[in-house]
Order: sequence, then structure tokens, then C-alpha cells
Amino acid sequence: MSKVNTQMIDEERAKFLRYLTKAGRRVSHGREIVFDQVMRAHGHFTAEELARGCLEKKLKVSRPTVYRVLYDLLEAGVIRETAFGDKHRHFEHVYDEKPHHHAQCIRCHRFIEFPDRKEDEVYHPYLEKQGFKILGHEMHFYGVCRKCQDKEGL
Amino acid sequence: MSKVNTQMIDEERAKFLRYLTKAGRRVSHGREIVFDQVMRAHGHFTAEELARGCLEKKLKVSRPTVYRVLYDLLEAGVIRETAFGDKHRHFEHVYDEKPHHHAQCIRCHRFIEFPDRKEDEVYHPYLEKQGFKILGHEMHFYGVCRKCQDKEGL
DNA sequence: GTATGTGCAAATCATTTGCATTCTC
DNA sequence: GAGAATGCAAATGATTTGCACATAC
Repeated sequence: MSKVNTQMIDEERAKFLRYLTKAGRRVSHGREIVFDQVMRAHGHFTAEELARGCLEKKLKVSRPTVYRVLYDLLEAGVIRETAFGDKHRHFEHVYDEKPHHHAQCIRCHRFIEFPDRKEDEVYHPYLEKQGFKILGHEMHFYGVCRKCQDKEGL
Repeated sequence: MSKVNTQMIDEERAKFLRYLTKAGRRVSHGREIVFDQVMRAHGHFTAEELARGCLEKKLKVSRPTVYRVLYDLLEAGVIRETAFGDKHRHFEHVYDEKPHHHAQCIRCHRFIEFPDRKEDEVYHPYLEKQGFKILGHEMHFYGVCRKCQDKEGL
């Protein structure tokens, strides 16, 4: 919608195309459709949700293709997997990434989302104010390890 | 092994029994076996791993029972789900819980584990020293939300 | 034209469920 | 003895794969 948004999508698209070219893969119809749908998605989504959405909209892609392209996008660094202990895989764009956090209830599995701050202690009062009883936490960084960076250097 | 360890296991067992009693559930053979195996497990494990282990050791439990008891233990707060974006469910004890962190490679999905510090910035140099290129992070708190606390109060 | 991408149907794999049987309280 | 727990086999649901056909380069 906004100029920034459009620009970011273009950058992501360029990143994807660059990746495909470099990897000797093709710019196919399926890849375009799925890329598009991913960019339209808000927040995090599961592979199934995206696939279902495509099918419901009668887009010309099959479920397996959605899954396949999702892994392309992962490889390309356009999306990333989020760290939820759920049965399904969750993804989200890389492009709207700001450090963002979640508190999950071990009973109902619902998430409370909260804004970024500098130090982890800062979050406790915030969550407690919402009545969330904290049992522990885990910081989850994602990135590329040395070995994989070396491999990519090839 | 150590005295502390044994004591903690006893405490966890007591917690589990208390939960079962309170919930009007029974102290069955299956629950004892699975509790035992969980306490022997190191770090995090998947339901499948635990089930397979039980079957390989010819323990008197079936796969569905392992799964069922695992959810009892979750309910009882003896184990918790960890926040990994994997197809399987990961669990770990609550009892050896210290704030601990993981950095995961988006390529090979391997984890780098690292010790707890006070502020999240502190981790960056640590990971970078290991050649891990950080793309982002996510703080994951687990606990019980207000609604579920209220429900438990019943 | 050739190698890659795709859909379809079928295979997998972890997890869950129905139900008859066995056990705990 | 009644209500729970369990095993078994079968169901489920997400994800993946084999393969013949279609398409991008």
C-alpha cells in the first residue's frame, strides 16, 4: 500500500529472482503466485494456511507447489521459520522484521504479542501487568551459521 | 545422580502426583514409566524420540500412551514445550530450567546453544565470535496466561 | 530441445482416536 | 465394581514424493 511497502516488496522480489538465477532455477508461474501470496500475508502463517488460501482463490497452483515454493523462499531468505512449538510450520516475511516477541501460554497456547525493548528484564513487568505468569523464557536467534556461510561462499 | 538431581526428581514426582490427585486421575503404570523416562532424558527431546526409546527398551507402554502421558506432564508443569520451528513437538524438563538460549541456522537448522546472560545485546558478540550471522531474534516466554490461571482457580 | 517445474495421486510420518479390555481406587 | 487407563488398529492431517506431462530458457 504505502510507498515503503511497495518498495520493500520489490526488493524482496529482486532478492528472490537473484537467488533463482544464481541457483540455476526458473522463474515459473507457481513461484510468482506463491511469492505474491506470501507478500500479501500478514504476520505469521502456516504452509497449510497459505496453500488453502491459494486453492480457495482458485489460483493456478497446487498444494505441493505451494510447499515447494515456500522452501525456495526460505532458501532465498525471503521468509523465515518462526520458533513456535506447534505441529505445523510457521513462516513470516523477513522484510517486515523488527525484533518482536511472543509470550505463549502453556495451557491454551495462545500468544501475547508485545513490542520490542532493549533488555529482556523489561518485558517481565509488561507481561505481568497482563496477568501472564512467566515460567521461563528462551531467546531464539536465527541466522546463518559459519558452516553454511562457507558453503554459500562456493 | 547427584543428591540435588535426585531431590529435584522427587520434587517433580510429587508435583506430578499432586496434579493427578487434584485432577481425579490415576497413578498408573504407564504414567510412572513415562515420567521416569522423561526424567532420564537429557536436554530437549521429541515425543517420537521418547516413544521410540520406550519401545526399544521393551518397556510396557504403547506409543499412544507415551503421547498421552506427555500431555499429562505438560499439564502438570513437569515438562514444557520448547519453541523450535520444527515439524515435531519438542519437550524438555522444567526442573533443570535455567534461562538458556539457542541460535538456529536457517539453512541447516542446527542449534548453537549458549549460556544465559542478562541482556540480549550480550549474546550478539558471543554468537558472532562463533561465526554465526544473526538475521534476527525472537524472545519466547512461556507461562500461564490470565484466562488459564482463572480456569485453574476453579 | 532439454532440463526444470507442476499436478495428481499415493506415500510418509507424527500424532490422535475409537473401542474393547484391563487396571486403579 | 465403576470409572479411568491402555493397547491395538485405524483415522487424521500436514507434508513429501514418484512420475508423466507441461513449460521456461
